[in-house]
Amino acid sequence: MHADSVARAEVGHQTVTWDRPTADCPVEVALAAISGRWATLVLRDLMDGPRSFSALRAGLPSLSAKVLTERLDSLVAQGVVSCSRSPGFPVRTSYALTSKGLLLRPLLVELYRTGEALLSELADH
Amino acid sequence: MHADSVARAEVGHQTVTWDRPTADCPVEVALAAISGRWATLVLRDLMDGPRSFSALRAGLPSLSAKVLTERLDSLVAQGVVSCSRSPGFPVRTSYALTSKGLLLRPLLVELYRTGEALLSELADH
DNA sequence: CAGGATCCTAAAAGATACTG
DNA sequence: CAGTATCTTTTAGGATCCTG
Repeated sequence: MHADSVARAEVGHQTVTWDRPTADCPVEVALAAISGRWATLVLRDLMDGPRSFSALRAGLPSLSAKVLTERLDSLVAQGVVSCSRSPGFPVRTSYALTSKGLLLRPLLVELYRTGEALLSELADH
Repeated sequence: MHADSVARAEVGHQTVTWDRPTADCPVEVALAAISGRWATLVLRDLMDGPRSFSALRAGLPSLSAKVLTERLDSLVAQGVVSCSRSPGFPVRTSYALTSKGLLLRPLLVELYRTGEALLSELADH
């Protein structure tokens, strides 16, 4: 559906007739992974390798435990991040990108690239 | 700053020490343009060429005038969309992408591409 | 250590009615 | 036509305290 969207954007055709974001639209799917405050930062940290809950918190001091949990739960639910907990006590967790999660890297790079371009482009004309 | 972020993600280095999304971070800048419900859909429509307020509404039936106005105001404020109003009555508007706005096209394409990849990737492993 | 449980505030979205 | 104004609902985010 949004397939046609982009095709439309690229080619100029117009064949679709849908009117709202749906969960099955690729654009919405990708957006879901990077949306929410701190999401891109958490992902960036995980791009470097597995991280524990505390390590992630340490890297993002102003992020509360609750929000980090929400973000991670969401990423895990989307299958882009996996979580393993060590047995024993105290518990240790290790969050890591899954193969799906690695697919997000080019998007993050493009996000950065586009942001830079926007910043260097003089306002309008 | 997020420059180092992506560098970090790409190279594995770690040199930055910031903890929250800031307005001057390229990633946040790019994200601002595509965030908000309907934002990508409005942008997609504009990728085909200038559109009037009503034309945009017609394309996105379940989007209220209020939200469309908010979205457009935001895009105009960010300098990615421009608005011109015809003199006389009844007023006619024409929203169009600026040169900055066109910079978003590759991002939208990448967003779509990544979403597709996520959808076709089997969950985890 | 790694969260869960609550409560609260704020921002975003939606519905409806109205105006220049 | 192209919005504005208002109000209500929904959702996200944050603060604090508590637990396996």
